Amino acid sequence: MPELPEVETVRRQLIEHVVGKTIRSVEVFHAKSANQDEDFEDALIGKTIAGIDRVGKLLIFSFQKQADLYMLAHLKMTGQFFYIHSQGASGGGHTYQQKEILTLPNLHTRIHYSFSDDSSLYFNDMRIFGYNKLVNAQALQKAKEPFGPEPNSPEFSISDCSKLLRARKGNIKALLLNQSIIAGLGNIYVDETLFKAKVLPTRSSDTLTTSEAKLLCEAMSAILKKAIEVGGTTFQHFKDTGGKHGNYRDYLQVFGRQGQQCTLCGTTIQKTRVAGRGTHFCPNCQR
DNA sequence: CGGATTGTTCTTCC
DNA sequence: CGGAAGAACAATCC
Repeated sequence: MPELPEVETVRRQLIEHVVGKTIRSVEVFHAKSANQDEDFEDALIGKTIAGIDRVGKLLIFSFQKQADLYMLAHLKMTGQFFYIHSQGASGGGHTYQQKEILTLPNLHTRIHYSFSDDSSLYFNDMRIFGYNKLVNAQALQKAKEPFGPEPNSPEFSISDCSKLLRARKGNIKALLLNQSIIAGLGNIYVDETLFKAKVLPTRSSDTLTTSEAKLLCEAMSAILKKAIEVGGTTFQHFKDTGGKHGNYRDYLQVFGRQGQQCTLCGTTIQKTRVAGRGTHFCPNCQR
């Protein structure tokens, strides 16, 4: 369940490992994970990765001297990128302790990218909802269009965020999950944000006071920032490009804590269903 | 075996 | 059109 902090963690590691590298070969093990049409491999061979951007939970690869070629990568629920240094390399550089437990490619490997320096990038995706998809500049623009502003982006102030929330109807949880309103939150961080702001997930957003809405926006910014700092949250599937889990799970206040005591007031954390999703909250702290 | 899990999109209905 | 609710996608866990 990668959300903004997990995707950002992966993006930063990919930049470190694969930007500037030239693709020597591509193997697609599962047709649904890449473009449906044939020439995915051909289009990528010989290309050098120029940069990796992110919009919400969507990763965007660009290539040197290719103004009309981009690769969109969405992890959806179980997508993972794993990077493996060249086999023969020894000496300098840190070794990955996970190397022993990570055998690649494996059952869930959908795509293997091999670089000219003998290193490899693997796209694993157990449930095959995610994808690596080549698009042209026009399709890239179209793919970016539906996304709303991102928390913590300089041009999205707390007061703009607050106004945006209060202008809408419907329960606040559904609103925060909607990527076209604000981009990046998923089920985990929505529940954590609502707890921190002391707002019930079922509250209709037009009933939020200005101070509640501002508190909500500040809470989401702080939580996302902290989560990026500690490498994201691993609840079930998330792993970074070295196979390591994220450490924000140690900070979770409500997600997955149903039946346990609220860290603030001791009330039992409840789990219900809101906006079609498992929803965790403290019935005492959140109003 | 049934049900729950989740990010996103799509459909249906009001 | 906005919003709610459910389905679909896929595989795995309990």
